[in-house]
Amino acid sequence: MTPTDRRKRTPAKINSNPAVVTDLVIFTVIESDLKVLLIQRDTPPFRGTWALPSNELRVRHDGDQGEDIEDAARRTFQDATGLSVDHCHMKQLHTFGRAGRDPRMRVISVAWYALLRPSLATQASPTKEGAPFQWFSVSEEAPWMRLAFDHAEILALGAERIAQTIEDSNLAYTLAPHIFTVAELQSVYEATQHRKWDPRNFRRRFQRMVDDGTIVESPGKRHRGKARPASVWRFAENSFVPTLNKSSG
Amino acid sequence: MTPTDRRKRTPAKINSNPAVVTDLVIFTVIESDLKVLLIQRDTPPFRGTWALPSNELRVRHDGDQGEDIEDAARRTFQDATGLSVDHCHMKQLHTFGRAGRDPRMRVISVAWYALLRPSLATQASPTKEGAPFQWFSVSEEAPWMRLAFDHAEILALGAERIAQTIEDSNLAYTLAPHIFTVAELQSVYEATQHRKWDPRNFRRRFQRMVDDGTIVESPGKRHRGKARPASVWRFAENSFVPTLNKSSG
DNA sequence: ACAAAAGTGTTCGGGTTACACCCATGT
DNA sequence: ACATGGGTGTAACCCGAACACTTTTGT
Repeated sequence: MTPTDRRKRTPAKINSNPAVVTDLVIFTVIESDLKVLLIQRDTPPFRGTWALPSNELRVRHDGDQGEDIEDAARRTFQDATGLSVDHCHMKQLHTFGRAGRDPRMRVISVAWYALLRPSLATQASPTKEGAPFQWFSVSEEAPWMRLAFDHAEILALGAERIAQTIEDSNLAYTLAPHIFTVAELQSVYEATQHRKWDPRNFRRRFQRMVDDGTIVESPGKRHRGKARPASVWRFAENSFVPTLNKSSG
Repeated sequence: MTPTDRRKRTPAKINSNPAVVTDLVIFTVIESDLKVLLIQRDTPPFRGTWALPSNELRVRHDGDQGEDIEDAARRTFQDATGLSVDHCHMKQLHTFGRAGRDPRMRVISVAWYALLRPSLATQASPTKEGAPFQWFSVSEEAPWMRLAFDHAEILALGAERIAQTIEDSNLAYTLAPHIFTVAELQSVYEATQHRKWDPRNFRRRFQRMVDDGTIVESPGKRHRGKARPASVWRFAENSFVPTLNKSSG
């Protein structure tokens, strides 16, 4: 904390502070495929290219100092999806601050990732009228090779992080339907972890979550085609985790 | 990225951007104890209290845009220790941006942790003449209950993160003497992980690092008091890892 | 001889991997 | 009967946890 003598070091110039934005990597799993929400830019620079949802941090220098950085992330989420951040897991990813990452001016981006249930994802739509948006497949690299700014780098880090997160937590519930079969949950793990699971090995992991009460069986069966019906399950509410947190999980 | 229309949203006001600083949690291990480098503030607010080393990000709005955020962290490290960041591991921790965390103005802090070999740590001294600094024990909570700003929170997160990092990587080499005994390396693990290791279990882990070439035996023996001499070891240079990186390890 | 620290082995439980076949249903 | 997807068991290996005694040296 050394802005003590800012006036001395930075020769009194209007706005010698950087802009601060929150960029969001909003993930969901649709049709066994990891998707990310992108919005098409309608202003330069990078007009017409796809970008992560983003907002500038609101700052006041009078009275209160504006919004917490977490609130800016929440707001960005709401602007991008039209949804409340409740029951959606969101966590800080990394802060990107390379000089020149925005050609217009100095911008520091605090990037977050969010995990959105598919049932909500299909309802998502930016609050800004007419903003073109789309869920892109993360594994088909085509579009995100050319994202605006350094967003491809941010997305890549998010995709890496989510794999680890799903591996060491129960957070898959944030990407699963409320009611699901074992195979459906397996496909969530496979999509987020960028790998295949053996069905027997996956069921052992699944069974552990049943044993410790994370997952409970749900009444009824799921019929698919002319095949044996599958049991259905749901996550126990008490296994849910705070929406926004900073722990290292 | 939406500073497109900043002028519309924030009623044209001088400096409506937040200040951005880099705060460093610089760790070392001295006498089997995890230490953190703190500097006593000589200006308000929190004049006289201990704080993490910090610097404001250098921003220009003409030509180049100033320094990368990583460079600001490096510079903060150099100012705080007088040392180059080479052979010292440094990684981004978290970005803290609560409104009001600095009473003077809106400040966003990008926090990093750094791991410094004890041999260098004892030579460390802020480049700023006469700045009071000290290595504080992290486990004796006394001082850091009253750190400036939210630095206690930052330090706590750093201490949590380092435990995990040492657990899943070879990064202990950044906190070990160049030449060390098994017991000495064990004490590095114990200090950083806030727990005790059984000597036999630790040696098994140690042996794995020997087997995969991370650690190699060093000629000679270490004599301590009237006891059996210990073999000495060193980390193989090729097990070193880039100084500054963003991967999730 | 004794004090001091170095060094050593085994058992158990749990997790991960790899791997191939039978079951229940609809048509 | 057959096609479809649901469901299952075992062996090998690695890892972490718990636990107590012998060895080598200096004095």
